[in-house]
Amino acid sequence: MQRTVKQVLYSGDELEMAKFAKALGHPVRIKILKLLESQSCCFTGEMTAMIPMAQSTISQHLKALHEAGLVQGEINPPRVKYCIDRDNWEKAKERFANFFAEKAGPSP
Amino acid sequence: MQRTVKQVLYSGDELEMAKFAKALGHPVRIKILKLLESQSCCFTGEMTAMIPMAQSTISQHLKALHEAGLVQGEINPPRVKYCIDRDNWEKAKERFANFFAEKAGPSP
DNA sequence: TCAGTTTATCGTAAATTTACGATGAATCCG
DNA sequence: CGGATTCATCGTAAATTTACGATAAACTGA
Repeated sequence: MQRTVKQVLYSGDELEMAKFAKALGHPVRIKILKLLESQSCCFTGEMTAMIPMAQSTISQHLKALHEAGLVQGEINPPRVKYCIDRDNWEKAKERFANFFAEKAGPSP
Repeated sequence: MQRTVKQVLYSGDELEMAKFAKALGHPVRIKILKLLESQSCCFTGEMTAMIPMAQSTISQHLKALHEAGLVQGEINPPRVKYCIDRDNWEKAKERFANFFAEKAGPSP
């Protein structure tokens, strides 16, 4: 998509913030994370039961959350137990907190 | 894109979180917001000078941030001065803080 | 009034996202 | 060894996003 030579350079912070934010940028994924948060862990099947979407779609969203690092899956045959990835959860929490911690005063 | 009758229902919280997150889901928009945050306000021209992207693209990203409510623009002919929308900024800050404020213990 | 400046919008192309159903892989249980 | 269960992946279609250049709109100042 980049058609010119000029390239925008992003810091690691910016890229990581965007990565986390992008993963949070769909209401279903928010719902999934809230579910995982509220009951610590969850099998995929429980989610598909609670969210009226095709199982493949839920799986796709879980993959997105996993790739962003917000979620980890533990295979527990024949099921898979998903949990919040606490390390990255904390990291994301801090990133967002820092980001929103305004240094500037009110808008002039 | 929805092809079945079943509809997933989202709470206002979930939709708003997703809306804010989606707006933050691109590194350029993070960069723009950091810019606005650091110097309280900014003319569009200053951004296009600092970010090597087409002016139309920057404008497009500003529109996205505006539509998400994170940014407000004040016409100051012939320029437009953009600022963080402090009200929604606070709202987003709280939403994210609450979201990441885990109630559950560590992953089993 | 007319040229200049600044920004938004239009038109467009390529990439990505989002949804679905169908199929495949892994693992249990009988 | 099957059949059943659970989840991921594939293939696909429609929508959305992201980028660009070109153009339009709004206002200034000469």
